[in-house]
Amino acid sequence: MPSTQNKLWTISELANELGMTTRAIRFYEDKGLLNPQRVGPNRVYNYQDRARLKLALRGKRLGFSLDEIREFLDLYQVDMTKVTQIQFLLTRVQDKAAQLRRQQEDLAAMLKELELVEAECHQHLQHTKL
Amino acid sequence: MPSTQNKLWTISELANELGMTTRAIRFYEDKGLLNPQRVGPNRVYNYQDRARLKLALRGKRLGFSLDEIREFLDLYQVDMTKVTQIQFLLTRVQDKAAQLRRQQEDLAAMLKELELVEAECHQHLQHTKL
DNA sequence: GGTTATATTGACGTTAACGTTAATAGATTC
DNA sequence: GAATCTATTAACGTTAACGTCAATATAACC
Repeated sequence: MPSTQNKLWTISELANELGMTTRAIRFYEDKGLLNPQRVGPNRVYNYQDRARLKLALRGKRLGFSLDEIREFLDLYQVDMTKVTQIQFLLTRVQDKAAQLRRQQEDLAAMLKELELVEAECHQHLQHTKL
Repeated sequence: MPSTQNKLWTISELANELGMTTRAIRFYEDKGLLNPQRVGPNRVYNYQDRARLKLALRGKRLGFSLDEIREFLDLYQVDMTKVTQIQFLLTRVQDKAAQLRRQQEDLAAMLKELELVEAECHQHLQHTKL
C-alpha cells in the first residue's frame, strides 16, 4: 500500500518547490538541520526531511538564525522514553514559547502603529477630497 | 516649562539604557536610521531620536534588516500635506501590514506546535509517575 | 558515443551587522 | 599639569548565510 509518506524528492525538486537554492539546502545540511539518505553520492529526501526543511524556512521568516532553528528542530528528536530527557525538553519548549509570545507582542505593537498611520492617511485624503 | 520632550541623551547613556553598544548606534546612523544633533563633534539625542532607536530595536527583534527598518522608519517622515506622498505612503503601509500579518500566522503556527510538544511531555511524565 | 542535464565536493567571494583596535581631542579629576 | 574619562573618525577583523565558480562523475538523450 503506497502511502504519501513514501514519496522521495531530489534536491532540486525540493529547492524548486520551496523557492530556495540547492546550495542553501546543502548548507543547511552542513549546519546540522538535515541529514538525508544517499543513493550513491546523491541526496534523497523523504517526507520528514521535507517537513523539517519547511519548519526551518518558517523559522527563517521569523528571523531566527540557523543555530536557533537547529535547536528548535532538535526538540522533535527527543527520546520520549527517558524521563530526564523529557524534563529537559519541557523547560526548553517553555522557554521557546515564552520567547515567541514576546515576539507576538512586538508584532502586535508594530501592527497597531501601522494601522494608526493608515487611518491618518485616510483622514488626510478625505480632507483633500472635500 | 520643562517638558519630558526636552531631555537629551549622550550616546553612551542611550547605549546603556537600551542594552546596545555605542558602535551599533553609530552604525545605525551610517545606515540612515538616525540623524542626531551635534554639540561640537559630539552626538546628542533627543526624545524622538530615542523613540526611533527603540522602534529600530523592535524591528531587529522581529528579524528585519536595517534596510527594512529604515524603510519602516521613513513611513513616519512623510509630508502629510502632499497628496501623492500620502497615497504612496498608504500602499507601503498596507504592504508592511500584510507582511506582518503573515508573520503573525507563522508565529501562531510555531507556538501551536510547541504547545503540542509541551502537552506530550506532560502526558509522558504523568505516565511514568503512576 | 558525444552532448546535455543533474549531481557531487571544494574553495573562494560577498553582504550585513557589527566588534575591535588605533590615533586623536576636549573635559574632568587629583 | 599629568592622568583619567568620554568622545570622535578611520580602518581592519569577524561571523552568518549563503552565491559563485571549478573540477569531476553519472544518467539521459539523440
